[in-house]
Formats: sequence, structure tokens, C-alpha cells
Amino acid sequence: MPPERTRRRIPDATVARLPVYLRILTEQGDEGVDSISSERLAELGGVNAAKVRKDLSYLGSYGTRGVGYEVAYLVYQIRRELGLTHDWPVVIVGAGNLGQALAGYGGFGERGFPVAGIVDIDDSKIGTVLSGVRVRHIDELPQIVQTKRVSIGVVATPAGAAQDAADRLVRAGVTSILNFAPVVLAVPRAIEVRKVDLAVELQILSYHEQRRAGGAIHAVGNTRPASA
Amino acid sequence: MPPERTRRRIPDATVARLPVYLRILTEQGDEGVDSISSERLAELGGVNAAKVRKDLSYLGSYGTRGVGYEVAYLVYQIRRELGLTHDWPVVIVGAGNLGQALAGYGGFGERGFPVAGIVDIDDSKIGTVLSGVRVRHIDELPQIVQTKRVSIGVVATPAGAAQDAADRLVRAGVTSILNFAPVVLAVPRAIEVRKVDLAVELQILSYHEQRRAGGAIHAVGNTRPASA
DNA sequence: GAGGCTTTGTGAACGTGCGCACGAATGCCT
DNA sequence: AGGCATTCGTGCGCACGTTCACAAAGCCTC
Repeated sequence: MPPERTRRRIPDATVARLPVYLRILTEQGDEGVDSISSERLAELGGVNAAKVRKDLSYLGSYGTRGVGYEVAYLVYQIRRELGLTHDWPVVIVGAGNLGQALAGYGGFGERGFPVAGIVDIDDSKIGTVLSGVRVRHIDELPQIVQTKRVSIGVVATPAGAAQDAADRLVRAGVTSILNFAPVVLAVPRAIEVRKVDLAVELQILSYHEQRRAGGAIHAVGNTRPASA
Repeated sequence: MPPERTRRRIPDATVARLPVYLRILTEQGDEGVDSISSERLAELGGVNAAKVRKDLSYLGSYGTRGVGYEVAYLVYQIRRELGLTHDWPVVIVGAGNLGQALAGYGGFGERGFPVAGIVDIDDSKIGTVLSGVRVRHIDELPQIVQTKRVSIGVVATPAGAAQDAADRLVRAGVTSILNFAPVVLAVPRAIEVRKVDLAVELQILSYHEQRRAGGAIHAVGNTRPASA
């Protein structure tokens, strides 16, 4: 049995926090900070120091007791673990409002996720150029994915078109999908899907607001006048 | 009329799923479905049927054994629990790329979160109109929040301006914040913050892609002694 | 080089959430 | 009316994630 077979599995919760640590560490590095303690990193990341240490311990023992963590080395290790040692080109499906905003969001390519292509099904959008990337027809998806070696697809279509977009992405060979459409996508088990849903986030906030307003209001019934 | 209910605390994980159930149920209702089983709802929502039942049980016993749940009634109950019985006006800080896209995203008002205002600090943007809403100066924030009774603020600024935006929102009286900037916001404990971070999502996908590609690549080098 | 101070790394306790499995309730059929 | 099929509601064990607390390990001073 090869030694690399014992590859650690990092808990999902930790994986979700590593990018946050990475950003903070990068910033700190840029500001000339060489070394950082778990305490400080926790403060900047809005979490518990013990959690930081446990999270980082999954990467290996890269800290120095009594001192802290060397920022540059930690940045390197996290980047390696997250697979950020090379670029991951992405393809965006949907050149509507959201697709345009995503394409225009510079932070995309900056952070190692260059936009390899944007496609849409609407002929009127084909050919227009968004932030230097020409919108192409969705039928060209397989070609884009193959030639540019894209493994991450972004679904930025209206809800009704999302499942079709996902199907096409999967058929084209993409293995990870970031879904912005308010739909639960059905995909093969092997495909990794993450969802960003504006409405869900707002509704969660709504829940807390309503709760804050006090069960008192509710006890009486629908006190609030039917607002506009 | 149901008896007075002690206000249950609903688990966060459940709160996060209720909006998904709600959307599915609304769709099903529109399609003429009157009754739905936990099994079917689970299938559409991509979760386990037992989880659906447990989630819904936090709202009360609104199902009928042997039959399922009445769609319309369940929609009503979830909406009530999430505080969606009335609108929650939101104010957007930042009229850049993202702010514009958010304002243009019709689903906002449709789903009960009308845009009460958009503000920016950049004079060149003031006065422009985005989807029927005029961009106003950030100094007008307190006035907007007060007159329109806004309790949810959306931070759509660049990273550097996000903390200031959050501070201003809090001072203006907002109690919930949806943060799109890649920054961990420091806010008073009482303020509810939710974060949507594109880069984080992509990096999580990157982790899985890299993992999928096989740890073999990493087997080279790094002969650091394994810790006991 | 010993002693004290700092900070990591981690075992263990604790809390939360998940999913199975089954009793309970309801509708339908004969 | 009684039996059967269906589906809800939930107790329970398990797995995961969080936090505490402390020993181990390094640096600094004298």
C-alpha cells in the first residue's frame, strides 16, 4: 500500500474555513506580518482559537509552539491543500444579469479561477463581449470545456433553465458545479455541487428578524398591518 | 384555532432548509398539487424523507398520517415561521457591479424583499437609476432605514469598504446584514450576519477537484517527519 | 542551562444534527 | 365494521463538529 494512500480526510467544516484563513493570512502577509498566533488568526476570522488550531492541525504540524505560525509557509500549505497551486478555469452558463456581473467581477480570475468562457442559449446575446470574454452559444460548451480543460461550471441561468444547464455541463465533462439558480439540481453522485441562493439567505435573516420582533407579536396574532 | 404555543427554537440546519421546502411547495401548488408526502418532498429537495418530517415537525404536526401534507397549508405555516407574512425592505450598500446586478435581479422584490434604497459613497454614481431605484449618497442611509423601516442591509461593496458599510448600517439601525464582500465583518453580537462569498465556494470546489485528481501528485517531496 | 513564559497540538467532554426504525394515526377497500 | 396499506411523528444510537483544558515544545532571560 502506497504511503500517500493514507491521505487525510479533512472535515467539511474545516474545508469551508480554510479559504477564510487563507485570505486573512494573505492580507497579513502583504502587511508584512511574518508570524501569527492562532489567537490572532481566530480574532481576525471571527472564530475560536482552539478551532483554528484544530483546523490547521489537519494540514499537519506547521506551527511552532510558543511562537505561532509562519504566515508564508501556512499560506503555501493551505493553498496546496485546497488545490490552488494552479488555476482552475471556469465556464459560466447564462449571460444574463448575474452572468454579466460574475464575468465583470474581477476577483474571479485574480483568485485563480479565470473565466474560460461564457455561454447562453439566447441568440441575441451571442457575440456580445463581457469583460473581454465573448459570449458563445451553449452548443459550444463541450468544445470549450475540453479545449480549455474546464472542470468547474457556473450555473447563472434563470431557475427554469438551470437543470438543463447542469445537464449540459455534466455531459460536457464538468465535475463541479456552482449553482446560483434557486433550484435543487439533480446530478450524478460523482458531481460536486455547491449552491448560492440569495432568497434562501434573505429568508434565513427574515426568520431571525421575525423571531427578534418577539413571539409576543405572534401570540396576539397578525398584529402587523398588511404592509404594502 | 390552535392553542397558545410555546415558541420552539428551530435548529439552524432546519431553518436553512425551510426556504427550500417553501419554494418547492409553492411550485407544486402552482402546478395544482394539493397534497404531498414527505417522500416526494424529500426527492424534490434532494434530502432524506425522515429529515423532511423532522424538519416539518418543528412547525407543529401539520401532516396527515397515511396521506401526507396539504401543500397550501404547509406553505402558509412555513411562511409564517420564516416571517414571510409581510415584506422586508432591504437597503443595498454599493452600486458597483454587484449592487447593480442585485438591484436588477427581479426576484428580490418578488420574494418579499423589495429594494428600499441603494446607496454609494462615490458621487459619480449618485443619481443614476438602477431598475427604478435611484442611487443615493451613503449619508442618507439613516434616513432611508428609518423612513422605510428597513431591518436588513446588503453589503455589496469592495472588500476594503465593507467594514465601514457594515458600521454605517448598524448605526443606521439595521439588525441583519447579508454580506457579499470577502471580509469577516465585526459587528455587535446582536446583529445577525450571513455571508455569501464566491471565492470561498470556488475554493471549496477546488479542494474537491484537487482531491479527485488524486493525492498522488503530492506524494513527492515533503519528507517532513510525521507527528506522533 | 535552568526556569519561566508563551503557544501549539490534541485527548476528551459536550452538543448538535442525521437517519433508522417503529409505533401511531388515518384512509380505503371489502 | 374490520382489516390493510400508507405515511406521519419521533425516540434512539451514531457520527460529526465544537470547545475545553492541559501536556509538550519551543523561545528568552539571566
